[in-house]
Amino acid sequence: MKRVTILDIANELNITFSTVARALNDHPAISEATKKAVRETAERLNYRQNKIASSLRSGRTNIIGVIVPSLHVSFFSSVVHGIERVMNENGYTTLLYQSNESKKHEDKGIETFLQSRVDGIIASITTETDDVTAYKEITKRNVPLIFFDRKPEELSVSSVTIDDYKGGFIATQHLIQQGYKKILHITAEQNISIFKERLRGYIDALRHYNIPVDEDLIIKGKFSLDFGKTVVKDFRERGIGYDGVFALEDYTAMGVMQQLMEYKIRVPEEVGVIGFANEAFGSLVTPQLSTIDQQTITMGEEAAKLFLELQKQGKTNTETAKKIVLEPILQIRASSHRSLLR
Amino acid sequence: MKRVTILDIANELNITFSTVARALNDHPAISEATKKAVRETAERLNYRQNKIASSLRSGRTNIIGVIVPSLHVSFFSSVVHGIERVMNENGYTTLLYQSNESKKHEDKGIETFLQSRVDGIIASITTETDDVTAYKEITKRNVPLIFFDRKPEELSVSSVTIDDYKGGFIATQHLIQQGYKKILHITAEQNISIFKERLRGYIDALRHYNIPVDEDLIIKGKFSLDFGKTVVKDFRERGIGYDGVFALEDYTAMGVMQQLMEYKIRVPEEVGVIGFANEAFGSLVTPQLSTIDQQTITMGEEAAKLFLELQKQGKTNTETAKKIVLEPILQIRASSHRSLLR
DNA sequence: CTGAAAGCGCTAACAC
DNA sequence: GTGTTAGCGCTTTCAG
Repeated sequence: MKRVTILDIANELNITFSTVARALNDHPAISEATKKAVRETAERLNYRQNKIASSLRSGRTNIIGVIVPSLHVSFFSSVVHGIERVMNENGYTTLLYQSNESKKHEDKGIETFLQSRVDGIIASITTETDDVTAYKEITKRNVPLIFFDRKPEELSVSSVTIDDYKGGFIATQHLIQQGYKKILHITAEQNISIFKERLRGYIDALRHYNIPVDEDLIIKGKFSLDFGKTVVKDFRERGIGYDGVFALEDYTAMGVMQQLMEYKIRVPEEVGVIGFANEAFGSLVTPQLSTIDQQTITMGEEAAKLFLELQKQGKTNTETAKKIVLEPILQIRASSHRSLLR
Repeated sequence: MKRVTILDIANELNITFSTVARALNDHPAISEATKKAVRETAERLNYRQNKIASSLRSGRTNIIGVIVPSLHVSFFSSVVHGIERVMNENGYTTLLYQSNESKKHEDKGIETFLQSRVDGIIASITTETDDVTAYKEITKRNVPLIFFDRKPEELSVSSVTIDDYKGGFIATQHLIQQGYKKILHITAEQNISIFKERLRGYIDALRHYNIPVDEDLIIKGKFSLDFGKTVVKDFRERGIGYDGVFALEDYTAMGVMQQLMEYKIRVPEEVGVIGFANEAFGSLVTPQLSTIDQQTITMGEEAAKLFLELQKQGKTNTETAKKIVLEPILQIRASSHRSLLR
């Protein structure tokens, strides 16, 4: 089956292919009559524009690349939803790449996007990302780059995050207000700013309520459901007591809950647990998991809008790094809701 | 910053750009010395191949488009993982499109992929997909098309599914063997073959164990967590008893469990529940949800391999629709495991 | 309002 | 082993 091009349409109508091109692109200098005729024959011949050719010539692909650690994590797939919504409305296609928390894959994703000449890249870095040369390459080529949630500290580009400090603060404050006195915080071993901010919020909340900060209650590790379990096991073995846990993200918090239940320790009666990110499973488990909502859809939409702005101004982000900070929302559920039980 | 092309490299080295092109593509007729020199200057000049130009000329994009209802559903994101694994290994990039269970979006996804001249499309249809003209357009253009899981009945193209009939059979059989006598089945109102197969498996399992098939126990609806809840509410209102529920997929099963718990009906003691698809949350909830595993990773890998096969043979799928059917795996968890309690 | 012509950056047949 | 040449199907000046 021969591919039909604008030349075929032109021949049908005895006009030139450039007129056809203009008609299809709704160029103002083409008469309605011609446009109509062109559109009709295009339809009849089952014409489909060749985006490749169009992109080669125009230099724009109308594709935006999004790099996320994993789409399994509902936080990321929700943000992607937000991005897609705005992008679709504005005639862009969104290309997704999963780095699987591997720097090697992340680099490959960036490389692929650069070669595919995407019009912009929106990313959230992996936990492995220690140097940012690959990302610098993006800005060097004047390709708009926007980070959301996890961003590297060294790079001055536009980003959308929530106020992670405040998130850490209100999560800890909530536990304190529920009467929990000795609160663990599980954080990441990596140097990712958002996790450090959550930790800072935790510390300041304790201080604010005159609770001594105990370094032994701050656990660093490779966060995951299993790590949450490990922490609970370790503390039992070492015979250290506690009555509250604030984990840097929900899967770790879930691991904590599971291991506590394994030990027949009641949540929230004996130990209160709160996570971070408002993962989809949190409202399905028993007890339901308290968490901090990150306004995922808004986050994605704002990231997309940030890109559109840069695009419109024809600016690259290096000049005007705009940082949008959203409000964290405390999502109180059963796992930390002791007061209701009394 | 000027983009560097193969011409720039050629000028640096005083050779022609076609030699450069061949060197970069590792063409056998180029001397190692030249290749080395080319690669080095390419590196030095920070050259990146323009895939757009390459695709326009060669007619291949090395991109495969994947259309799924939603990446929030871990079944789909797992299959995508499998697809990506095989595709990455074979030098393909995977483009993802979410239809959000909307035929309109699905059509737009197909259109976008066609215009982008992807080398193939792997899809799972929406619950709304009633006619398949859009998909027919794909095969008409000789673009390889492969379905996984949800496929339309009318179209004869390659596909990967599990044996849904058997899945329905063993799920029901399991409930029967656990001693449940009056088993509901929640199925879809839409005409999607895999769901009809699961229903057929349910019916045959009952017959096999000489349990009368009661039409009133087969509920059709728009499956979702909420629909699961609704079903439980309805049965209570109508005062109809039952002691087992087999839902067509896990979210619906979860809704059933939640509403049962709301009514203080114990699972699995009083009512046994089993879902389908082995969603990620199933092992996190209490009680853990029994389900049928669909070998998601394998399913994705097989779909990808099917594409590679078609590609290699230069065939379109219409001639040789190859249907791969995987084995469903019964995943027994607490929600249906009554025998352990005795 | 429409046509003519150039060229985006590469691949691939054909030379030598 | 390397050079020459002709496009892929569009967009986009420049003419008229």
